[in-house]
Amino acid sequence: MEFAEYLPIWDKLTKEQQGRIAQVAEFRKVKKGVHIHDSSADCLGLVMVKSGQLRAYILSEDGREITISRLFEYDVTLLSASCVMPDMQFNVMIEAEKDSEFWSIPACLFKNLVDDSLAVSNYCRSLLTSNFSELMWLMEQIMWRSFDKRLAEFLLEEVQLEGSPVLKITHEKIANHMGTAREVVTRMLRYFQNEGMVKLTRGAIEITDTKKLANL
Amino acid sequence: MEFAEYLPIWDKLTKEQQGRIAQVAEFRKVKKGVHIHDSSADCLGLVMVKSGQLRAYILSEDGREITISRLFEYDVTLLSASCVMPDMQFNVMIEAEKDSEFWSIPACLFKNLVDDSLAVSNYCRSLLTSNFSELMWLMEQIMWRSFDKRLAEFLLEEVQLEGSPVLKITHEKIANHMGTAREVVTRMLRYFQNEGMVKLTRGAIEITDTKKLANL
DNA sequence: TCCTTTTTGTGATAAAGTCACGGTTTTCGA
DNA sequence: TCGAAAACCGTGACTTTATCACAAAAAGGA
Repeated sequence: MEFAEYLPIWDKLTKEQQGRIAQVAEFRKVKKGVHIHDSSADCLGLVMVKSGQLRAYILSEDGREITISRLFEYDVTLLSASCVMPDMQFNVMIEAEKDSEFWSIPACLFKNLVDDSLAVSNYCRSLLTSNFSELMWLMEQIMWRSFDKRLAEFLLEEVQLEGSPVLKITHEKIANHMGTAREVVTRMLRYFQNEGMVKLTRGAIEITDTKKLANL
Repeated sequence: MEFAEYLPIWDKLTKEQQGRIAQVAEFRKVKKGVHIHDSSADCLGLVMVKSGQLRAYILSEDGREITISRLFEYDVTLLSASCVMPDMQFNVMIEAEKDSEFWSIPACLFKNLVDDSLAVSNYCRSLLTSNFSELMWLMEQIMWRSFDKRLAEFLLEEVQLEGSPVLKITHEKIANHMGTAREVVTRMLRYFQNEGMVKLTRGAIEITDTKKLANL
């Protein structure tokens, strides 16, 4: 199975379990911007990312968003399996931030595995724990860090990710990622520009003074 | 074992496992206000509440707090075991909101059980999942509900819990619970009072118009 | 009683979010 | 290739929430 290396516990499954997974696992390629999961509608189950970049986010009634988790190559998530977790009472959406490839294992099958296999159960625990921990971290950020610091951190992260100081991203996308309003992002970026830390053009942000940004 | 009925998976353990737990489980009675767990110092492990009420909260560097989970009779939590979960990188504190009684099972022992027993592992998963779900819910509240609504909801919850429309609680405690500043609570309560929904006295809040509060 | 601690009140200011626009650039189809 | 529509950004006015500084009132203990 090609995806075996993407599923850390593959080796701990029986041949029969491996076979069952192999039969139903689904591979998909999606373009940037495609909306691949909505917990109330399509329930993907477990997702393994082969390439690209996904983001899991929640949505408010009036359409505001905030990213709760970003997924990269080799990442595995169960956020897309909330439909079979009776204890999970919230709506997570997942979309592609870049052209991406991933496998999914239907939730119902995975649920059976979890109930039967200690290795799988422990693995799920570790996935959940790290989701929980990340969410906790996000919570602390939101509660106790001022917006300028959060935005600066985000920009620097993006520079790392993209490997370039010129970020092709709109203010609105940033706002949706961070759970705030577009105007707030615009104004703060404008402030950063006045301070000489970035240079703004339509659809792009060039980071010109990394150190000064990092000092926030 | 007296606590057997407080640990849902007791029956699924072997006699030997039960014995090990029974030997090391610790029973404690604490007074209201007592600080029973600090993830960087005393690590309690798994906690089962026999009576009373506990709260788990996080702390910012400058001393602000927010409650992330409340625990009542028959509740079990692993938040107090973060010390042995390598994936958990945050500090949770637990304190008694009322005089309380609880058992604790040291984290290290429980960790072994989890690694050995499918039942225990699955049980932990369900605990984690529900913590995660609650945290998600809290996040949505913080992000997308205005403070008046959140405060109203809190007051009504308290009335339910206490079984009385007169709440003995200070503005500061409410602020710490909700993750905001004391003045903010004071002002909003004052507004509620002007609208005839509550009556304020030192150290107490009387809810006088439940319906109007619920309408928010 | 008097002194200390706890609790609450409040004005001034700052930060962040909301609302309502308007202007520019880009895109896309006729 | 032209024009309309969509996407993106800028900004002023206002509201909500948080912060800071200080003070008054109530409770409690020596």
